[in-house]
Amino acid sequence: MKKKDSITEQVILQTARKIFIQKGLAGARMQDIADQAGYNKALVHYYFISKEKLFDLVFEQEFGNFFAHLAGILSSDLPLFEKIESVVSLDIERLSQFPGLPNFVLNEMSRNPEVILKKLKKIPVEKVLGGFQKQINIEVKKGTIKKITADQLFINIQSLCIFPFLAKPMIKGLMQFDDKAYMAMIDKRKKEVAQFIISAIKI
Amino acid sequence: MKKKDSITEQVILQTARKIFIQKGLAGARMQDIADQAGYNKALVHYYFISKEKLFDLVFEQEFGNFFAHLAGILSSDLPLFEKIESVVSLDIERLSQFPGLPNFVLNEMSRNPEVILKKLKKIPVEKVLGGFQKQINIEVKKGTIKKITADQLFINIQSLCIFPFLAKPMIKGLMQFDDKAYMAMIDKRKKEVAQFIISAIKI
DNA sequence: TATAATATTAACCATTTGGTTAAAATTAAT
DNA sequence: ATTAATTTTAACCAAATGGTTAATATTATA
Repeated sequence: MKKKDSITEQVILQTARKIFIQKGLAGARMQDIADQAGYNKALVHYYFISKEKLFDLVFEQEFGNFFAHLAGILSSDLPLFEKIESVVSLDIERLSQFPGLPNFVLNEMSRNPEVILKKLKKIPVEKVLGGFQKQINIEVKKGTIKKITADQLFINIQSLCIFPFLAKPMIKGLMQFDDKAYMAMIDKRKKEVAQFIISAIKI
Repeated sequence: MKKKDSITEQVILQTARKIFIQKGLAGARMQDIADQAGYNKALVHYYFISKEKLFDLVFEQEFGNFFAHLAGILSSDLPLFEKIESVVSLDIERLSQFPGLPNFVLNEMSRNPEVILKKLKKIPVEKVLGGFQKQINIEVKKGTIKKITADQLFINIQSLCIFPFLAKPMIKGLMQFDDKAYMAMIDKRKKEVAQFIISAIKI
């Protein structure tokens, strides 16, 4: 027998990952995955059975990754403002590396909401957001920030971080940015967005 | 001959609009469009020739609509803060009516960026954003707001307005909102987002 | 080396899907 | 009413696509 953790399997999976993120579930072709991986289409089925199964695997990995990262920072014991800076900066940096990821996740999420509900139950979202809410409440009581719910603040942070990646082609078109100008804009945001948020809630 | 503005044509177009927005280009089926419109598939081709052509038509309409609206407010002579309130409130209200629209536009935009460039050249984006920048500069000089580019402010506004709609299934899942709770959250944002932005830039 | 398990391929199949065609139905014009 | 144009349909086609199968190649093990 060959090694159990077939490198072929990994090559196929990573290729599938790339193509699914690029084209979504409906747009991806098993043939393309096989071709670009450098193997036969039957082999893709041999390892992953069906397109759906393969897709689910990719999705789960990407999705899990995305949140493990966030939860880590939100659950840390950093002071609020530093936490915001940290989330924003790491978020944008991570998204710079995988610009197609938000589109992929959100897109397939609106296509298949049930799947997410399952995945989400594996993650202690309530605890994470609950802890974040407590930290906010303390700051509100101290009078350092305005009253705001953790939910709304969290949504605001993610909006400001993620949206510019989702809207990349839109923004490039609207503002006549080339790739360099776009990246420069994103880079600026690593600092400015955190300040923007902090200014918004600071008293 | 029948009337030139066939009602059938409109029924098919609106059905196509619904399905394309729901499922995207690759996910939509001509058969479904025909069925749900209540006609034969051949008739869809009779009026709109091909799937691509039909899609382009839908896309152009939705896209044009989206921006005509924005440009109107941005070009108005409202004071800056009122303008922000106005954009946010009307934006969120409009998106509440067509929740699938941002996903549709952004999604197909990342799939086919060239098309957008054409569409965008019909809209005087530079003028609109240029005028907005001037207004901002005046306020900056007056010392009423912090220094910020029109680009970044515009992106921030759109991020905060649009993202919660793009991420609806994600948010519902993460925060365990039912539809009612989700809508309540959105409703809150109509007021809070504008205040959030104004607080962020106000000195 | 012989054997059994695994990995890989080429060829094939059934279904789906966008698109076509030719005929039938409907409507407007003479 | 007859004709001509337009609208609508049923049946069909070719290409694409997800998936299967059976044979071949490779590798580990006894």
